[in-house]
Amino acid sequence: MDPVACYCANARRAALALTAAYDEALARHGLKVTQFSLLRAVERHGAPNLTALAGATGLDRSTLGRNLRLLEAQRLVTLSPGDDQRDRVVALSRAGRSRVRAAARTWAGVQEALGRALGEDAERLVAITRRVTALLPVEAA
Amino acid sequence: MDPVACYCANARRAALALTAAYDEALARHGLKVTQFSLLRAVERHGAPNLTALAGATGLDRSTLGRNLRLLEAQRLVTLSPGDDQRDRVVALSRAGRSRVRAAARTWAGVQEALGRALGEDAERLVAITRRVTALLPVEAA
DNA sequence: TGGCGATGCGGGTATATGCCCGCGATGGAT
DNA sequence: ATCCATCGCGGGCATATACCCGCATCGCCA
Repeated sequence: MDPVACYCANARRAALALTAAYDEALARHGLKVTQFSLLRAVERHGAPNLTALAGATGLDRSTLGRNLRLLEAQRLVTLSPGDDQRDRVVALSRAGRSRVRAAARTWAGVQEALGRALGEDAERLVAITRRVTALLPVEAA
Repeated sequence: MDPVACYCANARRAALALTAAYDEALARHGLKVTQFSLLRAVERHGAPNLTALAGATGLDRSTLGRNLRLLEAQRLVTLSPGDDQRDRVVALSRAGRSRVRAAARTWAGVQEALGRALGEDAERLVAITRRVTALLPVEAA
């Protein structure tokens, strides 16, 4: 049926499909799923600086910086200088927190629907993608 | 451990990690894994036109057009007008075919290493990502 | 056969992503 | 106290991705 079971191509395509689905649902909150995820990451880690947050999210530091500036323009996060003048400390604004709370309800609905549709594969999806993520940076080292 | 088992965020991160790994391996062929996958898709489908290829790959048509123009600049594919003057028919050039053949050996090495590292999860990864991909466009309809 | 809806595509705009380079701030070694 | 290696970051460049709009072409139908 398929001579090309490329792990990467399949993962990319599934990620794009999931992204489109979540994006559509989150659109009424003015957020894309990438932005929602980033806001959640900031909420969880309250990043001391961009490099640390980059490590936590697996994103490139410069990517992170640009994405955060878009959220800053929406007044959802603040980027302030830290004690170390080199750092930029990231934090959710009040508006950011309430936006995340509102969007999280929509997000949970999508999660739930997908979880029902996928059954046991839902947990497997999370387990395997995490395993892949954890495995690969090690390969590079 | 993790209050946020977002299917999308996990899938995106795994896809990025996989992309980085394949990209690094394919770099010596002057290809990114997205380009390699696209060349393979053209080879498989011998696309009648961009819209059909977009449907086959799950990519947006305009994305596909731009990506193909980069490959055209490398003389790896040709974009020629079809009988229907609206169509742009895509085909691999001779250089494209040989580039794909060479890169495919490197690709197979990465596949094999990942398959060994992941064990049974490798097949599950493919099965589940395909299921997700197949499921989601239907949700939208 | 003339016209209009449908189709295929490119380009504009916006976001996401990563690499590399250079600049400025730090901090430890001398 | 000075100086250099290190660290954190922004910006430039390239690619990937998607949406929308407008243009050209087609095909069908009256």
